[in-house]
Amino acid sequence: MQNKTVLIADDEQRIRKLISDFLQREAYIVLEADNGQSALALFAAEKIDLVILDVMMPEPDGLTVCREIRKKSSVPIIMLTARGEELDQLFAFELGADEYVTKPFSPKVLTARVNALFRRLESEKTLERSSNGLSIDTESRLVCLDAHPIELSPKEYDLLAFLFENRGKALSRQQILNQVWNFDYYGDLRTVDTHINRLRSKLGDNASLVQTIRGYGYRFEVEK
Amino acid sequence: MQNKTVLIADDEQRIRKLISDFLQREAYIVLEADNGQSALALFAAEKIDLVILDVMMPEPDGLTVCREIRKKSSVPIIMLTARGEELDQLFAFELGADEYVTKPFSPKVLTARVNALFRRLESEKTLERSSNGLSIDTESRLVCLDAHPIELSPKEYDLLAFLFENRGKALSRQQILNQVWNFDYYGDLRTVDTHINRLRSKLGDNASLVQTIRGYGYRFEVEK
DNA sequence: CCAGATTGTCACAGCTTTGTTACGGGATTT
DNA sequence: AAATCCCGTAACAAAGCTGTGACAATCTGG
Repeated sequence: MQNKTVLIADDEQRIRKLISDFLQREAYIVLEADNGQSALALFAAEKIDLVILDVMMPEPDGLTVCREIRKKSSVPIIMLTARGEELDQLFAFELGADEYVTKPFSPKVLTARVNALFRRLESEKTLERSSNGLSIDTESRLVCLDAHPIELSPKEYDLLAFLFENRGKALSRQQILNQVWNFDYYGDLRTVDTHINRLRSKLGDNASLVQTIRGYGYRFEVEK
Repeated sequence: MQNKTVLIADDEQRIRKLISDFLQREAYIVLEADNGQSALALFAAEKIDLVILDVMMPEPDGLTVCREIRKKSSVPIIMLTARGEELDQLFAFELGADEYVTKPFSPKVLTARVNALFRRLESEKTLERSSNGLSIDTESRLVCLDAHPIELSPKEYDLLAFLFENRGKALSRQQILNQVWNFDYYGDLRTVDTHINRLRSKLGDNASLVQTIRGYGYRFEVEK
């Protein structure tokens, strides 16, 4: 995944730095604007993945900026405001803000929200069309890779489905055996290896989707 | 789950009792300190799960205590302050405080925040992040340094996870051997050194995160 | 500043883990 | 019933990991 770019618009330099420091620590790229005007300019000029807007700002205020951005883009927006400005809050949601954080806030909370927001967007995307080119229809037990159907044996299908269901997680051989085979299956752990091998060969160029975790088991990659 | 221990540091006896009563009602174990000095002493002596610090305190003030604790530990910290000391607030977050509550506050609000804080930590348990740019996702067994994944052998992963879990603590070679290797492992203590060496080289510029404690063992630094 | 102790570094051989392939028995399909 | 497919096991090859020992570098106390 590319590093995401976040635009922070707030007139207080300290607040910007505070947020910026925390987000950079999480490997986000951060751009800063100290008023609505330059925020809009930056947004037009750069590829922005998330906007954090202070409601109270000189020139065009945060709500106006939010409205302007929404005219052109559906980029996620987080609004910041002083506590208790309830009116603003409702207004912001109507304008299409995605999150709403009241000052004073802890930067940890904010970064957590940012992360959660991106995770949410990411998972919505994978549901639409599994981002790694793989789609599994559990009803028809049909598997397609880059729009081409691939033929799998029953065990291969179950194994792939289980891996896919838990993609991103490290799975031990024992876990896999317990879930994909009978729970009380009494056999060789290496059986898993063999089936992984068969799966990989059927995945062709995408064999690397199934990663080996030495000394532990396997993991299905979330992205290609 | 064990009962959590909370350390309250405030010079006003009245405030301490107020918070203490409410927290005890929620089955927390509460320790009290009426100045920064004894707060630090208590923190060093006891296993503390949360610290509540008044900014205005005699001897070392709350901010100083916060900084001191952060040098050694990533324990959650809640700061208390009189309303309107915005400067302190930003300062506190930069120092690594997790929450910020302004006086006067209702004890209900505070206990609610305490509960929420623990819940949040509980849910984020699998993804351990530290302020030094390292993240260990125990679910995927993926380790990232400054957002770049790094490849570790099984032993290296286990070792790093153990060090990280106990970051800030000095760990003897024997302790490390007992925990990371089989408990009854019967081998050379120097084996630890070799693996530390390998870890360090994979940490690249961040090798200094693993500090040598001469005549004893190693310690994983809390901050970079 | 020296001697001894402690730690860093490195290479290597043995070992463990994993990839790969083949095969035979059993199940399923035709 | 024959043919085909699927599955688990075993055997071998390849890759990667690990512990050890030797030597260098560093630290510490005298």
